Amino acid sequence: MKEGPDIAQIGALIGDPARANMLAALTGGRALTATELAAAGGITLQTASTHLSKLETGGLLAQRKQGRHRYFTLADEAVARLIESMMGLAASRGHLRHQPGPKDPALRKARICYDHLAGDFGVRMLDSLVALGSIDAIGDGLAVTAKGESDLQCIGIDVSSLKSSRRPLCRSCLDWSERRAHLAGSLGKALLANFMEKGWARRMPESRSVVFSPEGERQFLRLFPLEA
Amino acid sequence: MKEGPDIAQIGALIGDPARANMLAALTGGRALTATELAAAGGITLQTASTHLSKLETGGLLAQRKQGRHRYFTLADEAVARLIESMMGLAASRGHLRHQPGPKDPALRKARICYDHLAGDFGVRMLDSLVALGSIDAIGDGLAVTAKGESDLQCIGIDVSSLKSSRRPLCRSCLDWSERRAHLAGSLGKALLANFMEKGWARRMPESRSVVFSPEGERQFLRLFPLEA
DNA sequence: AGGATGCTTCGGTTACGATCGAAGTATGAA
DNA sequence: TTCATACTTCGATCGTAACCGAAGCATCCT
Repeated sequence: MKEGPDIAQIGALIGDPARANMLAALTGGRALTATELAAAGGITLQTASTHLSKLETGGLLAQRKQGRHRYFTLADEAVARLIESMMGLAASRGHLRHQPGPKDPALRKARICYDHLAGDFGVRMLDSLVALGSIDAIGDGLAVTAKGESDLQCIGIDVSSLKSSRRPLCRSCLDWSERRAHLAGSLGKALLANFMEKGWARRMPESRSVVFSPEGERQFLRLFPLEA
Repeated sequence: MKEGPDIAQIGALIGDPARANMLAALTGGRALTATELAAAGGITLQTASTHLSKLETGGLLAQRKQGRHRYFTLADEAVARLIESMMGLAASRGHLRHQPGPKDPALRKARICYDHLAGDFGVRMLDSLVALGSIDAIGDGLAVTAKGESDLQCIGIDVSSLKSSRRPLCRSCLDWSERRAHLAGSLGKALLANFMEKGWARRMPESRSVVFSPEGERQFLRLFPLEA
């Protein structure tokens, strides 16, 4: 009966609340130090250290030393996707750590998901790109159309250069707050980076939420209308 | 820092070896009794009973009573996908329960993945359908073409009736042995069912492997050539 | 009715791992 | 060099949950 890979090891790694909180914090995409992750997990530095080494030997985390700091990130996008999909499942089963509170709205509106935009704004952007004919949606799959390629060029994104990377250009990622898909992949990353370069949006420290400037929000809503 | 859904609960449920083995056994798609699952988990019936009730209240399993038996299945396809994607991640990180042994080949060649065909044959079938122009592949997404709809009709599969179901017609599912995609969704299920009806293939008891009859294998290879 | 099978609940044991205090190592700053 | 910061390792405690034996229900068969 012992066939195939052992999912229990990975499950157990994610199954500890402290570790789960650290992983969730890393879904924010930035590299975090052991001390920051200890705070995220609500534990002391010593305990966090042992957790982090377990996560790393388990292949879920990558680290790089920089001076006397040690920065941790999720090992790769596959891990990020797993975490997000578990969040989706957990949300649909009602496993919530807290009731939806007054602090939530900012997070539901726009937040970081590993390296791209999620939340209401993320979902709206993808819907709009599909409605505008910039992206073809077939089943779960997404592909940039010829029209989309030129549209994106106008915004300042060179799709052809993104294509050369090994990472998939488009990916749909299920949103746990909206329960609908938003845009991931290298294009999703490039779009968010583009917004931040232009000063339309910026990340809040210590949180996954992304806030748009009044002007940035106007431009965003103009660029991605709800009904094409 | 406590934002979003709690992945630790789900992780912990999957993180116990006995429970993980039971879940993996259910990836085979058939409904299993508590006694069978106890054997799959390598534990006594009493212990299995408590595990199963935890898995059920956690939303990962569904059960239905039938006489004095209690049949368990994975709660829905989302759970099946999560388990499979964890297997993929575990395989890529080298978390194996055993070295690839002589008993493996049958499993790698053709096996059940929830309700559709996986393994070498599953991957080949999807590749072939794409090469033949029966299925369009865009990114991760799959869609049946007009040509595909008539091709499948010839085999004895009515695509239009499948479309009416709420479940997605095509889905790509990552194979942990091949590390490539095979066909899931209602079409994937229908195709496997079709092969079994025709007597081309049958499931082995107590295992996830699917064996083709000599004639069935000939027909399968003819129907799904490698290079179109 | 009596007996067998499938499963659950209870009680008590046991083992594993999460936790932190304290001490040890590495890197940078003064 | 000396001190401070960032982190790891050691050692010991403690809680939780996995586990099984035994007993209790429920369902089916004869």
